Amino acid sequence: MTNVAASDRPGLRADARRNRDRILHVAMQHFASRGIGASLEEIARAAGVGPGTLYRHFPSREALLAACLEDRQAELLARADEARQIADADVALDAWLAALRDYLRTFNGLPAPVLAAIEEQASPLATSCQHLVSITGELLARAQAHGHARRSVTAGDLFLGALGMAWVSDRVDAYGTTRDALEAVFAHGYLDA
Amino acid sequence: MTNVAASDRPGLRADARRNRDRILHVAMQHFASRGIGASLEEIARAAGVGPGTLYRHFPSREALLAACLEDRQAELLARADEARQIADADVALDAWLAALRDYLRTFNGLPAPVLAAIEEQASPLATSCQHLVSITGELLARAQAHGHARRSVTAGDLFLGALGMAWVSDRVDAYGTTRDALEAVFAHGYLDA
DNA sequence: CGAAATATGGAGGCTGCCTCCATATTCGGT
DNA sequence: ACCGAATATGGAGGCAGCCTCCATATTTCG
Repeated sequence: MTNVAASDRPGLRADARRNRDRILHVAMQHFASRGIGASLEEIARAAGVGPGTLYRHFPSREALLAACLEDRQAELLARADEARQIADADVALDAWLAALRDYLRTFNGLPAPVLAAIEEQASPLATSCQHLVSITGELLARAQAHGHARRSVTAGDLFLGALGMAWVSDRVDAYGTTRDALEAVFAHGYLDA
Repeated sequence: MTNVAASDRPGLRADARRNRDRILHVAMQHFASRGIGASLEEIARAAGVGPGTLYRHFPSREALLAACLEDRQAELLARADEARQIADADVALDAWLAALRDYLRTFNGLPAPVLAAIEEQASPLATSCQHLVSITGELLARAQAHGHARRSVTAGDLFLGALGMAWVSDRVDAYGTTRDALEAVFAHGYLDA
């Protein structure tokens, strides 16, 4: 994978680069273990850095989050390309949605900022988010033209649906079901044709 | 509607009842306008009451929320009964899901605590939440037996799906779609039969 | 009316967010 | 190898929200 550790970052002083990397490294751990709500102060502390330093490098939680997700996003885009290679349009769409789900599961609670991102163009997640919607639209269009996707469905519907399912999917056990079952419902509906 | 203002509350001193009502009243306004994350301190202040008093009456945000939702829950249960009266099992299920959606839209962000409720049996929302799942199961079973609901779907699937759609539905506009379209996708899937 | 029971509110401890700036570190030119 | 300019640091401090505790106030009832 690409080197998220931005060790290759020009125009940054050596100490700055070092600190940035340490923050990023610690942040990934914390986001992974405590979800996207992890305390930024605690991350700074664990990285052996003052809060000011953290905020200098990453002005907002979203910025830090986006940086932490860079690798995963690259991976996701790679899987988008793989999906594009698949001949069967339906299978391709499925592959993409599966990739999207995996991505959204990177950190607990990730669906929320992604959902919010599109509204605020300021967010560092926003452009990537728009990109994800457009990929969804692309593969959906193909599945509508050459596969079995419904014509009435839009990219927004599909993306939002995927977000909703991802958001909910942490609790599938408590509700006596499984991720797969839930996804199947979303794919085929709860009603017969 | 039933009197959520618990003015009829035995064993409470007159001033206590008065304060409880004021808190509840203000809380409903604040939750409605700012979502379920509204500041409890601010609610207390607006109710002309100290924070301690608020916490004495409602030990947690969830407790306050649950109290604020009492009326809406009664309404929801009434609509469940209406749904049960409907002869067509599919239509009945639809009516119930529509009622559920309306309920979940009472306050911005309500889906989150409802989703969480089932895990923590301590939550004041938990029992009501279980009840909602069981109603969903009941109407789903009927639609499976006498209507066109898929046999493979479970009550948990349906409830979680509804939660996910409700959670996401605030942003439908930003994603260039509509609540109805999204719900249709959930009902029928994005794939053709 | 007064004592016992009950309720109050606000001070205060805690955590998290974020900003600012005196001080420390690095860098590039000599 | 050194020094001044440019850059980065960290931690103090201001703010807001959560929640608890208890000296004081209000109500109730005999």
